[in-house]
Amino acid sequence: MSHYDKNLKKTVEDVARESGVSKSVAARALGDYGSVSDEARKRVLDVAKKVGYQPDQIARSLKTKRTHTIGVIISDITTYFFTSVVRGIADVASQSGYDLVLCNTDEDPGNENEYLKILVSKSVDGLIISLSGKNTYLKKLIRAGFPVVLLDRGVEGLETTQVVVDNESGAYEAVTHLIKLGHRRIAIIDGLANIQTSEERLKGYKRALQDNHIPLDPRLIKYGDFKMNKAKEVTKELLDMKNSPIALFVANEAMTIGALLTLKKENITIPEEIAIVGFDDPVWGPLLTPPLTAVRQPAYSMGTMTCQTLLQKINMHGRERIVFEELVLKPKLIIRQSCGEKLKEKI
Amino acid sequence: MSHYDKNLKKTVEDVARESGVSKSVAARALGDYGSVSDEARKRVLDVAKKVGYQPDQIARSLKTKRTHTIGVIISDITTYFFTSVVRGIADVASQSGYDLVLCNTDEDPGNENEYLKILVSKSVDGLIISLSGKNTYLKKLIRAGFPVVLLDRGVEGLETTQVVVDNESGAYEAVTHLIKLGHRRIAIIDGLANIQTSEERLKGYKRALQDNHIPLDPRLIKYGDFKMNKAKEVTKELLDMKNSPIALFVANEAMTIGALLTLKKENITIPEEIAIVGFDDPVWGPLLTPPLTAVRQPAYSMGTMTCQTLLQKINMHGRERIVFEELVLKPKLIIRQSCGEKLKEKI
DNA sequence: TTGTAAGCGTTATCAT
DNA sequence: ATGATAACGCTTACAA
Repeated sequence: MSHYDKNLKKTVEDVARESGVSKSVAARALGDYGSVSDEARKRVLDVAKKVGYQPDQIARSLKTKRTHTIGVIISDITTYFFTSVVRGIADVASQSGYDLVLCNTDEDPGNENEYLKILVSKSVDGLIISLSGKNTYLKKLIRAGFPVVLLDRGVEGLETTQVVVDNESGAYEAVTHLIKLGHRRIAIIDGLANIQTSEERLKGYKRALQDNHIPLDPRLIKYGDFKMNKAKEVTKELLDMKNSPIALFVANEAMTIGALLTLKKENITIPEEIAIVGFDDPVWGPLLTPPLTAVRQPAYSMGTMTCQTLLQKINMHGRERIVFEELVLKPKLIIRQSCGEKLKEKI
Repeated sequence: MSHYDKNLKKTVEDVARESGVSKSVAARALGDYGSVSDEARKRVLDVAKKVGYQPDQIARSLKTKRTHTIGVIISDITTYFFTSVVRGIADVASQSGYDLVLCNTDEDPGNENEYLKILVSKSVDGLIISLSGKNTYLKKLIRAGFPVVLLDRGVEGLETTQVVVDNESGAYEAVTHLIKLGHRRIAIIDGLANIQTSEERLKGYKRALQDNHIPLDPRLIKYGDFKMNKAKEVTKELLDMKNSPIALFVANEAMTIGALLTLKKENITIPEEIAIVGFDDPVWGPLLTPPLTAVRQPAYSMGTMTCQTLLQKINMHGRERIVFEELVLKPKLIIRQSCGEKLKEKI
């Protein structure tokens, strides 16, 4: 259990002793508050620098109830969208002297709940969370005035700020784009069922069909799990249908890769045989032949915004923090050529 | 400064009082050690569950000197390689009850040093770090027996465990592959100068040329910064040379995207006009036309391995921790068609 | 088995 | 301006 060589770890008391003042004078000098003679201050600060004094944040936190750490709970840092978001969060956090502890739930509400408790018991100052399920503990926390901001996925009835993207309109735009180009048998490969973003994207898909008087074919609605492999399978199923679709709307980056991979494997040409539009606009999109048309989410900005909002909340007092506010960012359709666009429409 | 509603936060003392025993009995019951009568234990545990007692980890850490948190310092979570590595780290950490605090340095030794100090002052139990520069503070820490594992980039003279990939042989293999296919004017777009991985990859490049009696042309050696944009520029420079190269070896994923993007923009066909092989084998590699030949690093395993090693170190005692050990993983060349491979070589 | 009390390294109050 | 002292919530040695 022995930690590392304690000779390196100096306490205020050490510094005080070496500079010949009392602990409290040293503490005040180091903390830059209260009154200390210039004389004493100088001595203390000099000694502190000499011995490389670093205040013990654990002890400090026990006293101040602030850790300058924020908890981030997401499904998977590995997904394109979240890595950008997290980078955004990290950047503004860091600027304000906060650190991040990162947790991956893999969409498991059990993990989610456990991490939530751990982070609270570790006294993070606030929480950013992308929820996979209902969570009564979280609700309690929020009610009690704990600073939390919901990321990417809002939840009805949770009285807290949430930063989300307008998934429905993103999906609507994508599918409408397909329809305008003449496609009718359009399938959706959606994310995990019952996840808010999935349901909203599906809603957008349905509304686009409806507005264009295209009857809904339930067989063209497939749920994936946001991961590549499942999307491969699902795409194969779609291809094997008697009336296979002629256009695909895929609900995130990983699944788009999966879909493209099986299209390639089956030697389906894009966009002639099947058109495709993805949610998430990855950097490699323009490299494909044809370049990928996709709905771009402002992931990095969502991260910075979420963190700024959280930081504000942290600096408010208890009750004020219980406000419901929904920040909705607009996604943007980036038109390239994977849907059979005429060249003049190329961007 | 007021935190959230304290009614939710129960202490051992609260639990003790409510169950009619002393603080220490309650503590022992909750901590499951020492001796407590079954009678008392039951009462305490029941009360604890009823009021939702969660031990305050900060207070506990102050006493035990353990935080069950490990610090991870990398250049940028956004780079393909590191997101996989971090996921690996996170998974084994989580399994052992550890959390991660994540720091992005953007290759700035200043940031690196600052994060190092912050993490130590926050009493992380151990450190995983991918170094961008020399760091005397880190050296001191290691000497003092602080648990650290160097990730991806080793450093001469640091007496600690490091988990790295054999960059030289990876590069050697990639360039040799190019040569075998008949290429002679081969350029390298390397990472940031003076970063160990960059230098090793360059070494592999040079050795491959040498072994094949191809004279080294210094103008074909370009340093990038591991980022896409710089790689775009550099690629353009290469194309604008009088004797422009006919093959490219690019030292990481982001730069490969950059290179491919300018090749596309300039309407250069691959592999006929320019062949390309990348370091890092991203999921989208197979989707390109032609599919990308690339050196695959076992990123996720590097993460798990690194974290396992660190955890072991953490559980050793002071002095034992000061051992130098180098775990070198082999990268693997994944041959597809971006170098002009004959089809039977396709994999 | 139980309880008392000290201690972790800060911050902060209150006499001096 | 200074220094003794309590407090944060936990662990744990020791006494009862």
